[in-house]
Amino acid sequence: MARTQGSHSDITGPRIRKAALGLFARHGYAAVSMRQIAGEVGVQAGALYNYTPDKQSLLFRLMHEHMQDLLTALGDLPATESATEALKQFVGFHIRFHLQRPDEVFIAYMELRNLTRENFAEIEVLRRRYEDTLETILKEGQDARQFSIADTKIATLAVIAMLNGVMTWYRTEGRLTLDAVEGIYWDMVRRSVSG
Amino acid sequence: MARTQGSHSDITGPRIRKAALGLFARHGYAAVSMRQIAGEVGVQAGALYNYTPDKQSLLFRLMHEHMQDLLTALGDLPATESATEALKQFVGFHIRFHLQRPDEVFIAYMELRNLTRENFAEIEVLRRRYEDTLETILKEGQDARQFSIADTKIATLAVIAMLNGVMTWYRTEGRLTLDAVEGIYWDMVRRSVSG
DNA sequence: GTTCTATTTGAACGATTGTTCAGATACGGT
DNA sequence: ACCGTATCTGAACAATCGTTCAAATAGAAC
Repeated sequence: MARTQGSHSDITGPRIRKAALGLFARHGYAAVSMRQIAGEVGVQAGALYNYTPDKQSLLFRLMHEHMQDLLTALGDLPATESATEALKQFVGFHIRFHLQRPDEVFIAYMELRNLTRENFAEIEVLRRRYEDTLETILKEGQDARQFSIADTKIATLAVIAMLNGVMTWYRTEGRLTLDAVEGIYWDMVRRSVSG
Repeated sequence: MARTQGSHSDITGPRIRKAALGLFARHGYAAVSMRQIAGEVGVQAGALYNYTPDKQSLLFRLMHEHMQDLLTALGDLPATESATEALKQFVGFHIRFHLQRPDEVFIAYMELRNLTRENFAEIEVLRRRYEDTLETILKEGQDARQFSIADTKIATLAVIAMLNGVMTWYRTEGRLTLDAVEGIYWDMVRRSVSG
């Protein structure tokens, strides 16, 4: 029978992923060794293989879980009455969600090239799904004449790129509150899609 | 006496940097070995050390030369009469310059963490200088009441982030011409900083 | 054609890589 | 108290890493 108490299995697994997350984010997947991860957990390198078949799967799982969480949280947003409102909600959600998980976000787009082709394709599907949500909002706003957008596909990517920029500089202890940042970005996004 | 003809020195050096550039961009600095670079040049790994003291210097030189080129080209732009015109020029310049050098650009901001502290600090100075040029434009436009910006520092980073997004999707053989892309982005940037 | 030297080779270095696995360990169930 | 097994250790594997260097090579100068 599987142990239900006292087992290290339920503890070591998450700790390994947490350590890998931090190390991958800080030094990059290729620059981090399994021994470094093990060292951070306080375990020998061999023990990691009770929790992951290999290093690649460790990276993939981190990215996959992150994308799943992102899409789930996005789906949990309340319905809105107008595209403008939906866009505002999206901007706020994107900023807050991503600032809460800087390591996951960093990895999710810096380490794409270190995924195998199959794993990459799987992540790409999820990423595309997220982008499509935004593009749908922009299209609906365009149809309802709330927005004035030359190319919704480009606008989608431009907005996301702009919002992602926040992670390169935002620090909790900085001069701006999260609400202020959200307000400033919403202003810029709103104007960039309005006539 | 130094050889002036037939010497491989003047040829091998640039070829090494070109090979390293492509490989670093595609696979990442940490994932590329000196032997891979040498192989692409058609030379043994030991020969690389006639042209670079070590792998780190190879990366640093690529990034440093790129930043120097960027700042030089930026400085060569003609003077403008208004901040709006200056911003338009900046947007066009940024898009064109970066799309011409996808590998350099990719490395310049993906491999920052693989620089030693000293090398990182040196690149950071150049990057900051580039950003300051944009922020100055935004400030002047703000003072002249051409722009309406809540926070010029954030706006600077947001605009650059947005423009950088173009490199993740633009392909020469795609449906949009460079001029069209430039126009679309200029539209979005202009509106995002206007009242 | 000989000399000189810039350039490259090819082997070697110690260190580190991801991964495997037999044996030690420690805990839950009985 | 003993058993069974989930978990971990610690050593080993072959491969590869960045770097060094004596020896080989090849082109320029005379």
